[in-house]
Amino acid sequence: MTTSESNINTSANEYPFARIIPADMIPLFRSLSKNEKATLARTRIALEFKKGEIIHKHGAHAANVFFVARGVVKSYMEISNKNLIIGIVPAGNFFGLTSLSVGNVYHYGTKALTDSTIYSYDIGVMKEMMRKNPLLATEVTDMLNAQLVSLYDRFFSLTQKQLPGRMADILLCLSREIYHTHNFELFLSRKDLAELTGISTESTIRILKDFREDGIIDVSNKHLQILKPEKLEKISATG
Amino acid sequence: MTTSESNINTSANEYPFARIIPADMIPLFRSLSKNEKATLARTRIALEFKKGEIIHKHGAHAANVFFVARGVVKSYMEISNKNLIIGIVPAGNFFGLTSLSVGNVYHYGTKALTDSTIYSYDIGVMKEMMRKNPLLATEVTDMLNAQLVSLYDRFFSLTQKQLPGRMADILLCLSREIYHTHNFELFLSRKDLAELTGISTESTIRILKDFREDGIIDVSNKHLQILKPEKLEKISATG
DNA sequence: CGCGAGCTTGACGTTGTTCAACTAGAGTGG
DNA sequence: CCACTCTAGTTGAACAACGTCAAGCTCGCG
Repeated sequence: MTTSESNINTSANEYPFARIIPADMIPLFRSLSKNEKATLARTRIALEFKKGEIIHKHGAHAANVFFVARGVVKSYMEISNKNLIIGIVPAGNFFGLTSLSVGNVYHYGTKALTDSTIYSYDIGVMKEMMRKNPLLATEVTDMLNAQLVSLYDRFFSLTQKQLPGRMADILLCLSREIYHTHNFELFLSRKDLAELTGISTESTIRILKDFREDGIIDVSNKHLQILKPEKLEKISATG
Repeated sequence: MTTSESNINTSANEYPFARIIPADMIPLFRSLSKNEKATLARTRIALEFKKGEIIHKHGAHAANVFFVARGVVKSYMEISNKNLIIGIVPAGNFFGLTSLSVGNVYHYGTKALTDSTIYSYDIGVMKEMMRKNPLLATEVTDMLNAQLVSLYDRFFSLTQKQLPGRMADILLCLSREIYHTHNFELFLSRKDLAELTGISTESTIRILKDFREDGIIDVSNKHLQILKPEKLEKISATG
C-alpha cells in the first residue's frame, strides 16, 4: 500500500505530530515534586478533537490551560467576518496561557487543524504551583516571552511588508519552525494561509501561483515543497 | 508668566508623567525582602534621557531590564526604512522584559518620546530574584500576559481594519490607557502616529483631517481633543 | 453519477501609498 | 534682529497594490 515516495520514510511517523506525547514527559513539569505531579495528574483531562472542532471559544470563561499532546491546533480571532490566525500550535506546546493572568476570559478561540489529543489543566492548580515553584513560573515566563518575540516579528511582517514578503515569511516559518523540512503536506487550507498572512484567499492563491511559476516552490493541492529557500529569503527581506 | 489657559491646571503636574516615581515605590518589587531590596538598590542605575534619545538599540546585547520612572518611551522596530512602533510605555511601566528569556539580544529598539528618567536593572539579578521569589515571577508573568493580550488586539486592528478604524483604535487607546482623559497634548508626531497604526504619514494626516471635519475630534498642532468618542467607537467597530 | 466544498481565474473598483511641491515654525549664525 | 535652514506638517494628483465579485473548475465522497 505504500507509494514509492513513502519508502523514503519507512518508519511509522509518516505523518508528523501523530504520536501522542505522554503526560509525564512534558518538559515544563519536570521540576515538580512527586506530590505535585500526582496533583497535576489527578486534575488533568485528556480530550480528543477531530479536525475542525472548536477547543474553546473566544470570550468563553477561561478555566483551563491546554497542552497539545498530538496534532496541530490554531488560535484565531473572529470578529464580524474578519478572521485572523494568531498562532499555529503543534504537538508539544501549551496554549491558553494568557488566561493565567488577564481577566478570566479567553482572548482568542482555538480550533483543531488535525485530529488532536489535548491535555486540559485546571487554571487554579497551575497558578498555585507557579506560586510555590519559581522554576515553573520562570519557565512559563520563558514560554510567554518566546510567544511575544515571535509575535513582534509577525507583527512587523504583516504590517510593513507587501503580500509576497508576507507569504515568503509564513512559508519559511512553517518549514523551519513547524515541519523542520522543505517538503511537507500542508494541514492548512488556502483560507487558513490567507488568515495567517492577512491576505484575501484569492490573493493567497495568486501569490502561490507566482511562486510556482518562478520555480521557487512546488505546490499541488496540499503538498508543498520549497525549491529555492534563498529566493524566499530575498523576497522576505525586500518586503 | 502663566497663560490664561494654564490657570485651569494650577498644580505642578501640568504635564503628565513628569513626576519621578521613587525606586522604592515600584509595585512589582513590594514582595521582596529587605535584603533583596538592598541588592536591587545597589545594582540599580538611574539614567536621564532627552526627548528623541535612544535608550537601547534593536539587536544590542541585552544586559538590562528597564523601568520608566518619568516620561514616556516607545519601543519600535526599524528594518530597511520601514518603521513600526511596537508599544508606548508611559511612566510606571517596565520594558525590555523579553530579554529575561529569549536569547541575549533586544528584539526591538527603545527611544524616549519625552525627557525621561529610566531605572536600569541588571538582568542577572532579576533572574536570580525570580528564581527565589515565585510571587515576583508570577507578577512578571502577569505583565507579559497583559502585553500579549493587548498586542493581539492591535494585531487584529492593524491587519484587519481599514485606515479610519485603525486610527480610531489608536486614539481611543491613547485616551483610555495613557492619558485617561479626552483632552490632551500629544507627545507623538504625525510620523509616530503613522508608525503606530501602520499607515503612511500623509494618510495619517488626511484621516485626522477627516475626523476633524466630521466634528469627531479637535486637533491643532499637538493638541488633541476627542469630541465624539461614541463615533470613534463605531468607526473602530465597522473597521 | 452528481453534489458540494475548496480552489482557481479574470475583470473591475477601491484603498492607500508615493511623489512632488508647498507652508509654517523653530532654531542658528551672522 | 534678520535672513537661512531644517524639520514637521500639509495638500493634490498619479499610480500601484489588493480586495471584491462573479464565474467556473476539480476532486473527493456519497
